[in-house]
Amino acid sequence: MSRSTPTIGDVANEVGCSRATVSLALNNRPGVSVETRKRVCAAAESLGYQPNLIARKLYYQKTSIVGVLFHDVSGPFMPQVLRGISDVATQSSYSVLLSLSDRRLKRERELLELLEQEQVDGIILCSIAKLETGKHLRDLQKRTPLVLVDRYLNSVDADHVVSDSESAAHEMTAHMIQTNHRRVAIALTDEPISPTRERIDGYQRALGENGLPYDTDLVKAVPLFTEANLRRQTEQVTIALDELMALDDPPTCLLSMNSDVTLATIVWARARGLAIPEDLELAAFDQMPLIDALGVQIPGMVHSPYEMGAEAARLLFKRIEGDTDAEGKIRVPVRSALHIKPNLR
Amino acid sequence: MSRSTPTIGDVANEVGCSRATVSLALNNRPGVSVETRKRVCAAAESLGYQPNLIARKLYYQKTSIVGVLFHDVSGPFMPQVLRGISDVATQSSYSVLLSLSDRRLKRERELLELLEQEQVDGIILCSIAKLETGKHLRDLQKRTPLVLVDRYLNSVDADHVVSDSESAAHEMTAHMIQTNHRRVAIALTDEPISPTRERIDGYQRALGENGLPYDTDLVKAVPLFTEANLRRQTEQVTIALDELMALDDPPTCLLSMNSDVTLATIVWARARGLAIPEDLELAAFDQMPLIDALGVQIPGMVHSPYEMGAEAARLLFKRIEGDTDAEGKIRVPVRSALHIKPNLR
DNA sequence: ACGTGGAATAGAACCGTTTCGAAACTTCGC
DNA sequence: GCGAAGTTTCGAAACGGTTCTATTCCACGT
Repeated sequence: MSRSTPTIGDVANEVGCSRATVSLALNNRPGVSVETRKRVCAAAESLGYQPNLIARKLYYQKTSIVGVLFHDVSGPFMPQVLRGISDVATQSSYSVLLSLSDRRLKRERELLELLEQEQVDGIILCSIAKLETGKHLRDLQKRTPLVLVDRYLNSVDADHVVSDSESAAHEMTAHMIQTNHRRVAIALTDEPISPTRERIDGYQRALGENGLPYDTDLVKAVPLFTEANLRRQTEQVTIALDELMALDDPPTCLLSMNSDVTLATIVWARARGLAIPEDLELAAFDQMPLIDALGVQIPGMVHSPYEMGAEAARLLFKRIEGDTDAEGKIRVPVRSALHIKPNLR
Repeated sequence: MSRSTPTIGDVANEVGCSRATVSLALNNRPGVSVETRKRVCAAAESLGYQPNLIARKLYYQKTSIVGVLFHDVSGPFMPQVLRGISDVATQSSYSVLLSLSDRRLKRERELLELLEQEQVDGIILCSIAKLETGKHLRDLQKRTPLVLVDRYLNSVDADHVVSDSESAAHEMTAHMIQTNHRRVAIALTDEPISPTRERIDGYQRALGENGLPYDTDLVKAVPLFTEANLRRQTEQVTIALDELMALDDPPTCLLSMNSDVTLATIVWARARGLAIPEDLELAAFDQMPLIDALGVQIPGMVHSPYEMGAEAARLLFKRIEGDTDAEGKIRVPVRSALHIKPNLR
């Protein structure tokens, strides 16, 4: 007839003492005789007592849970971010409540509200904040410690951990110019998110430093790839690339936004009979580790998603502990892998 | 000096009624006059009241949280499983508490205990249970609804959702034999996990049906790839493949365990100057979607990880709701993509 | 006019834990 | 042998919600 799970009261009955004493004993607090402490521990053991964390959370007004919101965790990047977060959380005795918004704004809002109601101690938003009006985020920030990963908003002064996209774009562009390219095209998301803005900045800076003009014909907006619309999005990349090559003075070099666009470009080049890098040099803002193993490589920059996740978690925990001095705008450096020779066959 | 977050008591004070009435009103329970209900809602709104789910959980002895434990969420497979779980959980108003064990048994145990203490309503274990002695899992199962994904244990009669690996192996082997292969090699994990056992079973069945002998020289154990030891593991695959080809009667065909081994095999074949499929036909137990886009394809079987995650969650929620009749051993069919021609350049 | 029934509200208990203040018991010195 | 000081234990309150039961109040029928 034993109840589902024994409570601290059951242990107290067993030992013949009060619940207060049991609590003190099990938490190694002073003020309990060694004799009693032993009896309590023995009883707890024999009953298979497990503390109910929910009750504890209620009393302490602290859940030791972080809410983590992703659009999705596919691809080479996001799983690493998640691992970074998870590892640091585990080290710091936090649990991770994970939500996937699937890029749907409505769900995103609902999930954020739910996380708040779950009384999470803080929230990490990965690649979110696209359509969040800023106000929404600002309100949330007042109530809960918040760290953005991968993107930030100009309109909200929020903590964030991002790749140093400006430097990355600058380095790639400068490298291309140094290897005698004069017409460097760049493919960017059509969304006005922070990495996109930074990449344009870095690109422009490198052009300016080398006395080259900023030609908007060479800046192409391409869509973000979603599982549902792969075909249409590949199509749009194809169109953009065809337009680039149809220019009077076509580019000799393309900086690709992400691995989806890189793949689409390789496929497109094959279909058009163009050789990479002979006809068009290609470099990527993020390298594709999985492809590496195949021996297929593209020069580009490599990010540190694991570190970004870990840094985000570390920052969040500092904020939760009340540290208001910690630097809240973290830029994780991006490593160059521009020396790599593309190897497509 | 408003307190951090308003409670139901604050709302009650504002309206001038009891906390009981506020609770009834906000939860749309009968027994509250329309007049009062309106006043309560208005007060809750103006105070920015958000219910504290922790308190509710404590009373109901139900958290509406599922614990989900992965080794890791990288690669093409696990993220989809997670999405399936997450989507169904969201639909059913459950939250997901995610833990990553990083393939460390000690951490796995700790995390499981933590999940229990967090009072999760049920647990989904993905690819776990390798070294779990069975007893451990059997105990856990008594206390909490539990669903395994991707693997099961013969020694524990636990609910699980797995790919139909036996059929997959049978279909692949039979297909190879039908296309005139007589020496079909198979690379499998060295761990005695259920998909491995099933694959051997399916492989043997197909051989038997076609009157071919089961030659253990053709069955090669290769290690699971972990991020830390890629080089050594690739090396071991290389050795195993060299051994295969050094046989008096070498195989003309290899069934590859997973995408890591498939990649390693491709790299190995290149290094040895062997053409695929001319010198060695290659087929994979799981296709690599990411590589697809590159135009690099290998015939094989395609799994439904999203469906597996979704099924696991659906099953778990049924169990949580007390449904003991539901079928607990779910085999998700595997689709053939054996007609695909390998395209490696 | 008075009991009756129904609706609206209030009060108290409960969920499992921690902590505060008080009470009980021990030990010691004088 | 008794007060002081220290140790050990206990009861009660708190955390924020829900629900059960009791109470109040009003309208209605007889």
